[in-house]
Amino acid sequence: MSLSFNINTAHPTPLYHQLERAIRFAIATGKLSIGDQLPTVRQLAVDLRINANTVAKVYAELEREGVVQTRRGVGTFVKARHFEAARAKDRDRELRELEDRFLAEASHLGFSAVEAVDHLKVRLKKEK
Amino acid sequence: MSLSFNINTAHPTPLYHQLERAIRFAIATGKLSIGDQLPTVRQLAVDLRINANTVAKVYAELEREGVVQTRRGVGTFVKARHFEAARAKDRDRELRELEDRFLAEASHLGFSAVEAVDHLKVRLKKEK
DNA sequence: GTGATTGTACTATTGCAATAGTACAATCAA
DNA sequence: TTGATTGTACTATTGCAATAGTACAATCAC
Repeated sequence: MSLSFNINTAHPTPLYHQLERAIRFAIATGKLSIGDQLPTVRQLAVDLRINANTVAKVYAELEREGVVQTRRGVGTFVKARHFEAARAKDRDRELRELEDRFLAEASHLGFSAVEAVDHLKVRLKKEK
Repeated sequence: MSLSFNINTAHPTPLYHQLERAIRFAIATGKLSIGDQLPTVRQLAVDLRINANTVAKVYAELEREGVVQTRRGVGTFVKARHFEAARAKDRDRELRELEDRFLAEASHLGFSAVEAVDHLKVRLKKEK
């Protein structure tokens, strides 16, 4: 696995914000551990097919907030920190956004929120 | 309650997109029912402290997609779903795909399917 | 019919996201 | 020391989001 970071250039949310969230998540969910090196600015830009400046902007912001530590000429690394507190909150916030998107799209198909959730519940029971 | 729609001008996501999702969400969760009138373009702009053109853009887009119906000089209303005509099988298949994606992404965040659905259920109850 | 209300349609402007390109600085291996 | 790698720092450009302002069109109450 090569840390895809799942960003979407078609989505109206700014790329820098999508990427920042994706990286925070990778850390929060343990895909990236303390001390791990992130892809280089240039490499990640190539992988995600976005501009290197956008990646650099994200790394700089995460550095500013103490999430990562960059060593010029060496690379960018996940900084040792107390994520445990922020972890649950971040995951919850992300889950909520997933839920909102799911409900909005289900509504677009003509399903109410209750209908969609019930449908999901039934599926889980059947497939258990 | 006056349909606050919870948008955030500080958030990098475009306002038009936040508002569109908020309205879809209000419909999906039953805060807005079929036939209900939405705030007028100008009124909502005042309430949310955003530009009327931004609101108009969202209403126009929702109109284009059949979510609301606007009657010039009268107002904008939640439209009776035109999806009902769509074949139940297609809708069901689409819903399943949405569900699969939702569960996959939730699991990616470290939530089990049951946890995600339970979380959703609780949210719907609280926000009703 | 009149006037108020509501949605629609423009123009113009500002600011930021994203891109492209280039150059420079720090680190490390050989 | 040299060269490759990595992050940093610029300039310039394009496109869209958002705003401000104005004018017009359709509907309804009176």
